[in-house]
Amino acid sequence: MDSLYKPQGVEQRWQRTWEEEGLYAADPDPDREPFVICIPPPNVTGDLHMGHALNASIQDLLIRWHRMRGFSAVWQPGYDHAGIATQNVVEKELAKEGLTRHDLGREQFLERTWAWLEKYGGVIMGQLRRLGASLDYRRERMTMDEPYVRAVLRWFVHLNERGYLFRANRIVNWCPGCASAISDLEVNHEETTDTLYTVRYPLADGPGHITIATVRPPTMLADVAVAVHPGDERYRHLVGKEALLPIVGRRLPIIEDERVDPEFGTGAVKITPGHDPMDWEIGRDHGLPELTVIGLDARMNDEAGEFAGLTQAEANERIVARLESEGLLESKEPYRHAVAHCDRSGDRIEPLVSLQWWCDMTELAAPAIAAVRDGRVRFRPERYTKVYLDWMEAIRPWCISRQLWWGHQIPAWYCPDGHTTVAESEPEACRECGSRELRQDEDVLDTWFSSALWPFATLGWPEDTPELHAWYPNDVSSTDRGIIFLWEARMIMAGLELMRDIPFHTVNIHSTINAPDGRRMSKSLGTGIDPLESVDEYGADATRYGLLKMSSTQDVRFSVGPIEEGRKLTNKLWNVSRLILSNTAGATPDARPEALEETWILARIENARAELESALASFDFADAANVLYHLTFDDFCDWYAEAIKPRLYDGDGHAQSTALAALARLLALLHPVMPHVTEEVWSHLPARESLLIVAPWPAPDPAFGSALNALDRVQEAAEIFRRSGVRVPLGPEETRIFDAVVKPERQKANGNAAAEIERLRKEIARAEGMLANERFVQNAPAHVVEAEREKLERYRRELDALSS
RNA sequence: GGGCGGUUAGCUCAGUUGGGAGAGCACCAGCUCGACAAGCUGGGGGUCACUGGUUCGAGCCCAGUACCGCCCA
Repeated sequence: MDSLYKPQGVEQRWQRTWEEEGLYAADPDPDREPFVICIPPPNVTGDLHMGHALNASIQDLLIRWHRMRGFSAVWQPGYDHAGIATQNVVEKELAKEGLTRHDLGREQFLERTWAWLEKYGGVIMGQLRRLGASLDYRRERMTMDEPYVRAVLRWFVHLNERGYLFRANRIVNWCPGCASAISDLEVNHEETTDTLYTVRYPLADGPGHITIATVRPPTMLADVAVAVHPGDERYRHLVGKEALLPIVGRRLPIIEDERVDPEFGTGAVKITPGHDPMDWEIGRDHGLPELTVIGLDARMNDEAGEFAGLTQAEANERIVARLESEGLLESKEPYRHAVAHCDRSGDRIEPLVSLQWWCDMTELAAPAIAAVRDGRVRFRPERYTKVYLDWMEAIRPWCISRQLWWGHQIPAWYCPDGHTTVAESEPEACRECGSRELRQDEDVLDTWFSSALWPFATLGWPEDTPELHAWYPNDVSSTDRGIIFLWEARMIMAGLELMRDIPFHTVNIHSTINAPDGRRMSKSLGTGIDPLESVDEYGADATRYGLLKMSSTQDVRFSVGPIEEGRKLTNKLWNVSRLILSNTAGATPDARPEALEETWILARIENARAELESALASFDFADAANVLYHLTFDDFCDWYAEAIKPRLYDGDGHAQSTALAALARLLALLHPVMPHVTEEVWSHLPARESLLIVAPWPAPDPAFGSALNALDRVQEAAEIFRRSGVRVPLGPEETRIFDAVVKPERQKANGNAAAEIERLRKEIARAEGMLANERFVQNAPAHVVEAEREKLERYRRELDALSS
């Protein structure tokens, strides 16, 4: 064994062994309790980023821990097809050849997409292997796989039969960049500076005008009304009259509606149901028509008359100039407000009316709300419960159709008479009129519509498979807070609707890892850091440890510090193992503690096991890493290993077998976080019965529990000696340990007795001061006062030892 | 506008029911000791964002303020 632990090579060797020997694999097993996690399906075109790496470290920690505890642990891998993202990539490829998808046609485009994925997609599973992620890679699924497609179609038909689906012209978030509608959850509101124009609309009959404010003059061509707040005295006399739309000349009724904000602009607003979500609702309630002047390409359409074909910026310029020349523009000033942008492309969202499929969510949400309220599904950290419930309780219809080709084509067929037939496979004839001239809806379903089924569609649903019986519900779903609504909520709804049961009992929301400067970590910002670079440099174990260690807060600033700490931990473990292994030839592990340091270390390990399990049970992974670090460095290496060293050199057989047993226990506790180095050391242990990955998790042992503080006096004496050069008297057994660990003969007298005496005098003064305070002695709990007295006595004892 | 999280050492962060301010890194000093210099030992370094309150006692509890980040509308 080398004196420096080199993870490169070791790690990939074990990864191959574990996978090839089928130790990642799980099959339904009636004799063992399952523990099941589905990996949040990454984008099939994506590659590993820090968020994936942290989440994988968490999930693998849980999986390996349960596997060692004897569970049938299964971690389900896979991808989602990422409709918009994948289509974009392939379209860009085509563009290089001067082609569009329309040049190829739908069928050829899809063939091309599959070919592209074959070549460049799906790399993340390979990257996860390099982290040591023990997914059952045989079971990889993708949301466009043939069996999965059937699940999605069944889901659509099911929702349709339940009456939750409808197809309607409504205002949608249109992303010009993606050339598709997207859901409310896929838009971000960003503070944007626009210009607020104040425009006079002349009254239709008689003199005068009403002044409205707008940031988007081009949409005025689609105005159908002017509205004011009902309580607004300024406009009461105008309600019921009509205004004349400038340029166009259309008569616009002046109406009143409570949704108008009297504080905005002049208090009078134009109503444009075709291009504004709130106006659409107002228009609907007042029976107003919908006009559309902006097309799906974000340019002015034919309805825009003389402005047709212009970009909005061009139209804006001309319309404003026209208003100005007609004396109708009262003012223009900068205006900051939140504007919807596409989460993916960053394009400004174009709200416009179009024909889409929608899913009404209210009835799906009700049982999913109940499941979280009554604790069947729990969020970690708990505060996300409220985030989930707040959104679910105000849930709105979900726009599920996308104007893409890559995805699950909507299983709805239309006949020339306008009837709709929804079916899992192509129907022969229209269900209503029998027409055979059927045309399938060209759109595809939102990717999240299919990933909502992930916890059971990956297990074979709608087929009745052994996996489905054995592994549904899953146990934990671990993810970033950004997809609580997009994914977690929808899985809970879909699971309860189709499986009649929750999909998992715990949702773990992990930290979001930001760039070191606190900005979002992203490739496009240039702030991304590749986790595989960290694996190359520090090793997968160190990377896993570091990510877990730094993930104690809601947002983390990435730093290599914790990963370097992880590397030191692997090296420390490696070297202390070398010490033990090279001085225990012929011995076998046997935990029968006799010497003080032996009962002590076994108690410390046992205590750390309990602390570790408690941290894991509460999903506090940074704390878990911390427990392991201090157990290894402070207890095992600094004290236990030093204490037994002379005995090991003397060939003390008892010390040897106990040391091997203690090391084995330490390795087991560390394995779920640092699987490779622990497996490598384990492979050098004598008398092992299996690989560590499937070795039993250390069982609680009350015999090891009583000596937790057995070395307190020695440790205090060491501290004083190192600071002052003065030895506090100890018993013979304690002295043996003290001599072994502190090595006083080597200690140069750099200790400062005077400073130590000064320190103790200060402590004594402090404790005396507290105890002299009658109100403290009277009011503080007895045990606090007593502890203070004991400390005072100890300081006095120590001072005596130093002064003599 | 509503909600959530945060502010502790130069940096990244711990800090359990209120009871002597901690860790890792960085810095300084001393150590080749038969596991480890990616090591060991010691040390310096903090107005716990601010203001007020409760308490014998507040980093922690209460009220308010400022700033940073996120989510929802």
